[in-house]
Amino acid sequence: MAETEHRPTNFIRQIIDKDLAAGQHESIRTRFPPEPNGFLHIGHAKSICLNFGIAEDYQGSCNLRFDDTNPAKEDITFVNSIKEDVHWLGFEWAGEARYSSNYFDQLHGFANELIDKGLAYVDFSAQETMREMRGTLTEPGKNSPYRDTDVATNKAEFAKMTAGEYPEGHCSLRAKIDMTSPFMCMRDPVIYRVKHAHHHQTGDKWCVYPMYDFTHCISDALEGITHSLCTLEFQDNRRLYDWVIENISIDCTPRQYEFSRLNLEYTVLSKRRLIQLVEENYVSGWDDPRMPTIAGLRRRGYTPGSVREFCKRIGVTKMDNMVEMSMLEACIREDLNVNAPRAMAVLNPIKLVIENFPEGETETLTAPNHPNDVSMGTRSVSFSREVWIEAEDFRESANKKFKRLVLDKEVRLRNAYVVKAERVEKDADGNVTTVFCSYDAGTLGKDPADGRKVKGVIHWVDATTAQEAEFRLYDRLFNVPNPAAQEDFVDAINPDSLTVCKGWVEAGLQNSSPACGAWQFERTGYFCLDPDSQPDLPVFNRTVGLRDTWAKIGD
RNA sequence: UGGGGUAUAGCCAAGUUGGUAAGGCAGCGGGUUUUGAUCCCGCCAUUCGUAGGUUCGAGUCCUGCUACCCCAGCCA
Repeated sequence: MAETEHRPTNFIRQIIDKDLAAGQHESIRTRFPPEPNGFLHIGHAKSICLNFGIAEDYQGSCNLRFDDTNPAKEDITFVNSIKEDVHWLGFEWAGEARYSSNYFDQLHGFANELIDKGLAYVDFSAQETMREMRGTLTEPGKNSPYRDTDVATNKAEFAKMTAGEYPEGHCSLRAKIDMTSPFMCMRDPVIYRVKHAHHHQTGDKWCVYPMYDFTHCISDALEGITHSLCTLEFQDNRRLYDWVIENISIDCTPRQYEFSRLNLEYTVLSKRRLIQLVEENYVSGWDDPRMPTIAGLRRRGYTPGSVREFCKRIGVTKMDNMVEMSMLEACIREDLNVNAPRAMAVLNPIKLVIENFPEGETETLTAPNHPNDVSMGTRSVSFSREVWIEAEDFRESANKKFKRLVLDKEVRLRNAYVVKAERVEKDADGNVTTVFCSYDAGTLGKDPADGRKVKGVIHWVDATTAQEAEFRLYDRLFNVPNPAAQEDFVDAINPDSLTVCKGWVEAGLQNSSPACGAWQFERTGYFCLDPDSQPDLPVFNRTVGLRDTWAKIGD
């Protein structure tokens, strides 16, 4: 799609501009560092666009690094999905994908260096005790009795930890910093813990694993990252990040900068909650079209360009934010409006019988694939005595605001003739099932010869050739703007977030596969084919509806 | 007075040697239209959390308040 032209400007790019002007770097290197413990979501897309976008614009590079220091929560299926999603968004990482676990040997060496310098010690305190001695937000912590263990003993104990001689939770390696620091993360943080777990990359080689704060800064330094971008909740951690870099022998000083994470109305973007939605079957999976995951958006019909454009429009700042869903929807509509070929589909059909059209005959009409773009060509659409129309496009009586088919009134069938409703047939419940009408044969491609004005236009599908189809219509997953603020967010799940209906589409539609992956079903919205489709029953997901001022007016 | 952050329209967000409030989304008018779509035109902050101060002049500088977010995992 045509993304907005100018480079984004934000405080991080301004910092980079200054650093470059000051000659601090030869080139810029960033990294996108997901933990492979879930699928990527739109919030990650913001980070991806930021990191890879900066690398592109500054002719630098961006690494993909899996922050895999907690084997208990991680899995190879997540690393695969993450690679796929980053590629889908249109980005290419520098070289091979990296893993924090690539650096376990070096990390272990740096841990020993800290021990040698008297800056780390093995603590055998119970976790409970450790927590109590850490103090509180307003009270300083107390030193552990193990804090002054001599270097030789610490070396030996860390070696025993590493050798698997201690069970999980029995001890940990702590950095010796300051138990009275106002930064909780500086009160002798644990940097290595015992974990007898199989790791998806390193197998059973290790039974001690480094903690995030110790790993991330070193990994950045080892990769020569110049600007390490993360979200706001790591602002305090920056002090520890810098402390580690300053206290080990490494000749690279990456700098961490924090930006605010994305919050989107009517959905949740925390890994914990998304995992719960999947595991407790509130949705069909990580790629459920209602999910804010990249996989979900993809299946829903969002294009990579529309997601990138969204990330550009929301910007990058340090302000807490809650972005309206309309911002995202505007991006996909803007893309699909110019790129999606038009077609006709009837989602809630009733029959329209054109009584003065010869029985058994079929006429082939020509319809443009895009009203504003002749280069998209035309297609043939069959027309016969019986067609399907939308139930909501007919009323027995209505005021002038209703610009559709009304008994004794005329309306234009899109790309076809003007018809006039004559009478109806109803079922036992009184619902109209068939409308009988007459058509004006002289109105194909032109207005009525006598100058009559016909305001309304409705879409239709020829009943003799129509392809039956299933339509999945999505609504917001939650009933409240900020479900995360709820006592229990699942209570706010919208029970009507998915509506399935069966109707008709133009014959052969599912074989036309447009480049953008989507069609606009005129007057109803943008749709894409779902993988659940069968040859005899295509399934269409409604990505987003058209802007609908009529719906706002109501009636 | 634990510490770290952030406050510009309904939402996102420009604004950086102080010079008289960009843009987008949403909304509201009007025009075009065989999609109540698109497209086009117009409107939408005398005011920047708040109270003072400095200044010819303050969203930008100073001081005091207030609100909200983050931190007490051997998670990231």
